Amino acid sequence: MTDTTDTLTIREMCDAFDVTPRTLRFYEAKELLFPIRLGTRRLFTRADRARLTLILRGKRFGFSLEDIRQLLAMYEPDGSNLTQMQRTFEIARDRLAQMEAQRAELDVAIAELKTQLAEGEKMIAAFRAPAVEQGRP
Amino acid sequence: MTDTTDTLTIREMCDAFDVTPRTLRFYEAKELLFPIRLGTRRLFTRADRARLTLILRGKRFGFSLEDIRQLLAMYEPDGSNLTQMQRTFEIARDRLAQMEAQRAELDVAIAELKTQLAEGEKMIAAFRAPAVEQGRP
DNA sequence: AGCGTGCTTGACGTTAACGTAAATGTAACG
DNA sequence: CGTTACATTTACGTTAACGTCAAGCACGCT
Repeated sequence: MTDTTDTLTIREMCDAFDVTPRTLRFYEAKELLFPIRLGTRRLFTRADRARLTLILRGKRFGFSLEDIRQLLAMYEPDGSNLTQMQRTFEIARDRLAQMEAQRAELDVAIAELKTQLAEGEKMIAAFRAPAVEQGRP
Repeated sequence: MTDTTDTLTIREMCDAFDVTPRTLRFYEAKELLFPIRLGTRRLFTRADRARLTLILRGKRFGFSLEDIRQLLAMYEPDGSNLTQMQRTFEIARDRLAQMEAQRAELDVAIAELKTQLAEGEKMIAAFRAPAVEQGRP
């Protein structure tokens, strides 16, 4: 039977999540992960895998590791602390607002850049055309 | 008559563009600006103002200072070098592609985060409700 | 001369999220 | 027991775009 120890070595964990060992140790140092130790080696439990999933998702959302650490910390107490969960949502909503603002800025920048490019194309076309006033032999 | 020297001191330049002296010196060190010197002091010419305008615009577009330096450098030769201008547009188009990709990712992240929030609200509502199975006295 | 103000040049500090290298350990294989 | 193959800790390096002193000119005014 396949070794269903339910814990992964650092290498297995890295392969499973496509991160480097340095990253996992870093996350542990930052108190984002808490692998158990077998002697000196780390063993990542199911809980660690769940946390890492959340961490990577948080990163995609653009949260900083420190934000993520705080959010994860709030899920631990007992899972039913209303005010803490609401705080969690506050943070998430703030982040959402930031992201939407960022999107708005990005839209503006994209639009501007597009018009700049369009104007530029005209200039190039003008330069490339053998100068209207010269044609007509 | 107002002193129409047409050159600005570093302070005037800072006030005009809302940047710090450090920033202007930094840009000069990075060869993005080339103020003339009156003794030891810097004097920013009209050309510097034009360049700074472009620099700040570039930053809004998300270009790095190094990108901007290269772009600015290409405008200098004589202003009619076709291949260099095309290179400029290449860079701009690449950046545009990056920005649109970023926007797409942001859209996904926003959508995800929104659903997470929505689900979370449900959970909170569930917790807040005095447990359905308990009612009905 | 002395003072205040503004400008100058270094040069080190900052932040985030790891990368990278060095020295050491240890577990298993043959 | 020696080698191979990972693991571990420690600690300095990296990148971008400035911030933040520190020490010292340079000018005009009094």
